[in-house]
Amino acid sequence: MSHDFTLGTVEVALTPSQRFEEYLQSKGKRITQQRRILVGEVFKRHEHFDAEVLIKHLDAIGENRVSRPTVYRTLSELLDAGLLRGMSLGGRTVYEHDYGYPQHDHLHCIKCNKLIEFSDSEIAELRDEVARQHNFRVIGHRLIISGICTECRSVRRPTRKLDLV
Amino acid sequence: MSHDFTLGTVEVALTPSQRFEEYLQSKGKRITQQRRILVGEVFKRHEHFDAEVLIKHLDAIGENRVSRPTVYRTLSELLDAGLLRGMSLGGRTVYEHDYGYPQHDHLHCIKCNKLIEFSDSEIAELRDEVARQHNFRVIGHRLIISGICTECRSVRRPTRKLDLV
DNA sequence: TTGCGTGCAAATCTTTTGCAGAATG
DNA sequence: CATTCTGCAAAAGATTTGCACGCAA
Repeated sequence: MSHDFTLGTVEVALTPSQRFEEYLQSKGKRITQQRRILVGEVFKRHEHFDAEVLIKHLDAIGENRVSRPTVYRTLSELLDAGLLRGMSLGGRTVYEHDYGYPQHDHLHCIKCNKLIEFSDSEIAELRDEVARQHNFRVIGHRLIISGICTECRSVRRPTRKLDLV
Repeated sequence: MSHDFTLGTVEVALTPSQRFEEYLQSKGKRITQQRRILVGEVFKRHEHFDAEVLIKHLDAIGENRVSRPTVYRTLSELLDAGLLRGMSLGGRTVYEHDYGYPQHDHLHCIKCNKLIEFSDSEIAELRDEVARQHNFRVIGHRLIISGICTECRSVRRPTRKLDLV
């Protein structure tokens, strides 16, 4: 099971964990055991996930030192720290790596729920042009193309949970 | 205070209400008093709204014949009928007119939460091209450019005066 | 009359919060 | 040692569902 990553990476000086510790210190926050565990797990694999998936994963690997509230609290911090990006999808927040990963957008299969990444420089240009016309200061953008992926068009096995884009 | 709509409309043969009734009949569903009230209210003004806003509106106009569950159930039907489009934004679903309204995307101000519509034909072209490359069957897309709108940039937010020293 | 639809209450699901004790700097 | 953090339980916000009765066809 896997996404097809052809996007490469961006050169970064620090590992996500180091970057997070730097962020925490700059905010006068503490480097706790659970924060260390969470950054570590979150950056072990490049996948899209939500809080529930992460919590189940921790449970699966027998990690019981991090509670549900702490997972949520830490995900917020990872967002603030610029390590993760989040998108509201089907009623919950889906996260993905931001730090050390190039800007990209997604194709979302409404059958199997898979998120396929792609990168296209024209989008940012177009975005900036539109923003300029509206005198709008851009912070970022999110483009989700919804439809049906190759596999789901040939095979026959729908599942769904995420729906709204 | 209102949005600036320069997008025009699309010619349609039926009113939203008529289109909804047609949909209901095609599905063997019934045309009830509450469904009639809801399509009517929803299409009276072209605005972005969520379930809560709609419910409050019904309450404001003294309409007490539609319950909360029915509002949610009917919004789903309006989505299925192609009359509304929904987008997951900040934990809740925001709706907008789809029927009789041209395709467009949004600028989302993270300060005042306003959604500004814009239309750019290049986006659909770009979308189709990307989809082609991934052998993906497009159903639609959603592009949200987030940032800060003109008003929120110019208006000095009234903070505590003593801090302005 | 025959169900589909509705309202009500309660349940779900996701995320947040108050608080007392635990851990970090 | 002073705080920040965490876990627990409960709260909150959004949306959904079971069920008995009402209403459209």
